Amino acid sequence: MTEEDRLPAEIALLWGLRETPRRGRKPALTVGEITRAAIAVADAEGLGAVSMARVAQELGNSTMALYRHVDSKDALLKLMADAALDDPPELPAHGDWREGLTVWTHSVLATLRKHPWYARIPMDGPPLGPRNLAWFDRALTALAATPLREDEKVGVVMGLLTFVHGEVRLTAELAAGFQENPEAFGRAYARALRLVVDPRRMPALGRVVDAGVFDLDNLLDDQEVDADFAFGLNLYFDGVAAYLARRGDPR
Amino acid sequence: MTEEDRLPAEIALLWGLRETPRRGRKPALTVGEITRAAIAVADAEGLGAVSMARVAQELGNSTMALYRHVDSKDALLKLMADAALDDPPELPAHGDWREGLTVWTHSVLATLRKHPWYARIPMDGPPLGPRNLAWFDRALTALAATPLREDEKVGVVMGLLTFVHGEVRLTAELAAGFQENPEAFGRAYARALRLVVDPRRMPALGRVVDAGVFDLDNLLDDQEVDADFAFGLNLYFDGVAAYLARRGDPR
DNA sequence: GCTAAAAAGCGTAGCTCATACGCAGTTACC
DNA sequence: GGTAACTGCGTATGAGCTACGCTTTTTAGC
Repeated sequence: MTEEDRLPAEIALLWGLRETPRRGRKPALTVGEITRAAIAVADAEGLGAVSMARVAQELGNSTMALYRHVDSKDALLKLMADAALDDPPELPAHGDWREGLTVWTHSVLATLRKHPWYARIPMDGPPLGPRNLAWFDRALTALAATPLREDEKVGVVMGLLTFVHGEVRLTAELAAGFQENPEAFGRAYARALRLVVDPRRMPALGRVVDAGVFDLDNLLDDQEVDADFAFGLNLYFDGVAAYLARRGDPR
Repeated sequence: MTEEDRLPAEIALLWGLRETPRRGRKPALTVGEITRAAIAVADAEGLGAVSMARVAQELGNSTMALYRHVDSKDALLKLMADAALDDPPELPAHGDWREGLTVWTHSVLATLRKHPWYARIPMDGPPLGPRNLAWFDRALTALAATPLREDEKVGVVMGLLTFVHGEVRLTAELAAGFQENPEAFGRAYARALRLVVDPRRMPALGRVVDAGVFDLDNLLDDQEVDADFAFGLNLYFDGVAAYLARRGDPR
């Protein structure tokens, strides 16, 4: 009858479209609660701490009770990957595409930074969850006034997403590594490089080391990381701008 | 005496610098063999199939024997992440930075495509393995003739790496998803989107769907993926070029 | 050669996980 | 009241990592 017939069960779950049971014991748990609890555990202790047992404990239920609402742990992870997103940001009313995408990108970054485990969830299909699609739509909106073809817009957004996801994954993992072994990120790194890098074999790297690029107390300094990201992001946007200019209509 | 005193045990292992034992039973296994066997398993059956038991079996040894050579599974993964790399490519002799980085990037991509599990290995510190540093050096070499500051070169290379890693991780995961559920990548995706996307709520996405961007038999078509990557990569390079031009010396 | 130290190989066992299965308790409809 | 549908949960299985300690092998030093 409704749309759910045509959609895989998993996606129906994402959209909250499964039919509500009319008989039987009332559920003490909902998919939403389970998902939220799992997200809370992941936020607090990392994705590694998310086990079915742990989530059930958080909810005061038994492990197996969860399986009545969620097919498997993988399915739970997918639900988390949609539920962890907030609503996408409003774009500046009269801004150009660059302004819009800048706002958008920093919102993505901020959201994912709140959930550092996000980028570790395997993405085994194109996006279908409501939040994911809403974000996708918003990015495309930023490019709407642009003379790009529709598939080019998709390409630009996908490239951007790839970049942001890569960035988040990298910094999240490095931050985790930093927590358990801070020395590796300080001057100890520069020292180790000086021991190990033979300037004859790796002259370019040798010059960088000599220039003192790595002689910081903490390579993961927040400002440093943000600045690096902004640098890369601007390169990408400049590239889009150049492409638009080449296309003849640099709006 | 030697350098190994100053380096963490793990890194010494990477560089093959641990002292060879003079007494005792001769090792039937070497770290290299273990690492290679683990890589072979990961290449053939994915990172999920790499367990200490599986690798030991591959080598005709018992599970626990591996622990004499490798501290933990995590340590083994780190060894794999260096050993899986080939030597970096020769750069075109008289090419400019863009040519050099293009060759470099496609080599990275080709290498990582041979080991799709690569991007799933957690990176918990800055690169220190010999191969990783060699690749790093090679990318910096491509930028050597450029007027960029040393830290800017590092920024450009890191941004590029982030992008490539993100790309490889995404396509590897999607390819895995495709294998177990091919329908989700064909026209079924466009169909599901049409059911779920309300054009009033997501107009930009609606236009993309209407334009037929997703009406392909396989969104993961190799040529399509490569073309998308090349598109994003060129955007990034254009950005670097624009930055150089702004700096006044567009070599 | 002999002995003892050093090092490798391995069996056992403990722990955590995901999850299949089946039963018991609960509720809405007939 | 009966029954079908549905939830919650206990048990059990199998896989995985790895601490620990015993056995086996090899070599340095006498």
